[in-house]
Amino acid sequence: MLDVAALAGVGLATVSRVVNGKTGVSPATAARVQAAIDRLDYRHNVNAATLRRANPKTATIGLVLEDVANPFMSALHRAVEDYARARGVLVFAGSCDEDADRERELISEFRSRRVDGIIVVPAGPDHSYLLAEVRHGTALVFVDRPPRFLDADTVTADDLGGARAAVEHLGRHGHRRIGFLGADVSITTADARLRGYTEGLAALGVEPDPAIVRTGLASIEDAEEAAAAILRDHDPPTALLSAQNYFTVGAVKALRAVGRQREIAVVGYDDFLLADMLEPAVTVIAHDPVEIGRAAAELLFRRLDGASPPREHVVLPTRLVERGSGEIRVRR
Amino acid sequence: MLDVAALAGVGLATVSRVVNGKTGVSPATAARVQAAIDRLDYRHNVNAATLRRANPKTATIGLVLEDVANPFMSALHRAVEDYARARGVLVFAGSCDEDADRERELISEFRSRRVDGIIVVPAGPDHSYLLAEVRHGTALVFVDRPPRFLDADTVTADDLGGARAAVEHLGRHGHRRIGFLGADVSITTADARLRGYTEGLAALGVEPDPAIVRTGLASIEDAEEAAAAILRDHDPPTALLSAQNYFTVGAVKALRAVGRQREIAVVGYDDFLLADMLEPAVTVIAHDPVEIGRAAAELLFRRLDGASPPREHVVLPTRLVERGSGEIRVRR
DNA sequence: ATGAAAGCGCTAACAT
DNA sequence: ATGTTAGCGCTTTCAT
Repeated sequence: MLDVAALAGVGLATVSRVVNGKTGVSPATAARVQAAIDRLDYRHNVNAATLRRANPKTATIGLVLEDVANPFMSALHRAVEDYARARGVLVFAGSCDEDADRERELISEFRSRRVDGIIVVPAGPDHSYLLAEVRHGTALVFVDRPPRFLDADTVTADDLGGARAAVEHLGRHGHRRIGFLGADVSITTADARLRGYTEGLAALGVEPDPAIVRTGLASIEDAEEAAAAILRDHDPPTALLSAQNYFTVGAVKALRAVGRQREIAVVGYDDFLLADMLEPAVTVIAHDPVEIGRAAAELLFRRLDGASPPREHVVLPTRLVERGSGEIRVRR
Repeated sequence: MLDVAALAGVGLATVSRVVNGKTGVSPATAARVQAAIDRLDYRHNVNAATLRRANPKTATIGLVLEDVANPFMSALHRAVEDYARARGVLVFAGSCDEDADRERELISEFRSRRVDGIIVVPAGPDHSYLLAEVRHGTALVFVDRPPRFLDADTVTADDLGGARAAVEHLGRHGHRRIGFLGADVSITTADARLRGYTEGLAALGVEPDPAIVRTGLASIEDAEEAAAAILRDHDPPTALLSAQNYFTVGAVKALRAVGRQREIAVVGYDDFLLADMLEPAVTVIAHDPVEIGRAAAELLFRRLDGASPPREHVVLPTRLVERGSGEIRVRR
């Protein structure tokens, strides 16, 4: 910047004014400065600027996802990016793979880079460690799952209601023996979906049977194995509820492997690309990652813009998308 | 940091030494400093540190993708993240949607944040604007597609060879009239795949027919429409080569819509989740996004670590995955 | 409208 | 082993 000032034959402050688009510079000098900037290929150093600015924003936010490559998460990522981009804000993205340590690590790195705000799909069992950060002024929004031991803005889906609706839907098609495939119940959404499943069964007057309930799954392969095991039960289920996009893929694979995909009903949590192209097409409980991401970004930027409304807990509805696999009737 | 120093009763430099894990601090003082850090919830400001450091690295890289939500791109993203994470480096990610302006804009923002390096899936037609940046010391790697008017490290796949192999494969199953669905040919990979298609046809002694070649596609919907149109040709193709993951989905949809998915062969470029679960399962030219991302990160970090080897142009092989749709024989 | 100078949080000499 | 001080690239008073 000093070089630019020298070349343009002006003071440092004037260059700063031009770079920041401030008023109080004559068009003539502004043009001279701009010419020097172009000629020297000068690039403003936002990090240095932030250091001294009255409003010390870095125009940067951090995004902690379960996995940037998971289609649900990456769709959410894109929604956040679009919202941020419209404000000239850049986003750091990171995956924590349901690992609480990695979550803390990522957020710690974000803090070191002085991000203005953080959107996080939480993995950890305790978020009280973020209290100081919130007090320090970093905006924080939890998505998909609420934080624990911390009050913060959240955007979640009605997991319990969605899972219950799925079970009720299966019940209407005659099913009473319904298997469940879920993630570790330490994950809030996994727990809520399991509870929704249980509630749904209760509404049908059915006791859950641990023999056909599998939790703690983490991959397509896990789910495929679990589904296969459940199907080998001496009293196998007539329907499956899978509580996450990848698990549904695993469940369908397992059913195909034994050629029973047209006999055993499946409802999956999360919609996914090509769900409508499988045979039978897969009925899902859909919640829109784009909508969730947009809502989260909206909350985040509201606080970044200085508003301090009371904590908000947005709960987005889920939607049952009937495609076939969930409408398979029980065999008599 | 000043507060920490005061609370610990030491000098500023000592705190800096502790924070940066440098030697020359007695265990006792180090412990006192650490205690003060914890108590004050002090967080090191990397941006400020970078400003004065001899080696002015921000431990940050930028990643420009076509779309963070595209499965191919997000898998690549994850591979880069994993590599970076092992080095304690954070990654900015951004989507440019094949828009050259957006590419420049993103890279410009990255520069302002003083990223150490940039990995880019290029969209623009001219990358000479990055020359100054490279000379300035920013490491730069192009992925999936080479830059134009700039010499830089690249990691690409053998697009031409892959497309040609696909056509030859279809040829071996009796096909001579093969339709093509591709993106805008201003995109290097799209052009290479089209040329591979043409070369493959030439090897079969066939002239390409513009009536069944569609380029300039950008979405599943585009591809579905284009495929449907091609199928309505007075002399419709007996096989389709789709040159990108989303286009293959569109092609399959179009074939299903007219119930001809078991008559007309399809080979898709890019593998995708569930390709093996469709009926028929989809034969693809696969190139591994994880491998591409890893290779790109490797090149990038080699330069970040100070090595200045000659520019490298890694070309990864593609692999034909036979699943059924590409092995449908021509009807007699 | 413009410039000089102080200072943001930190690191890197140079002291001691 | 530890403290002092200059200065990184910038913004912000405060002058003029």
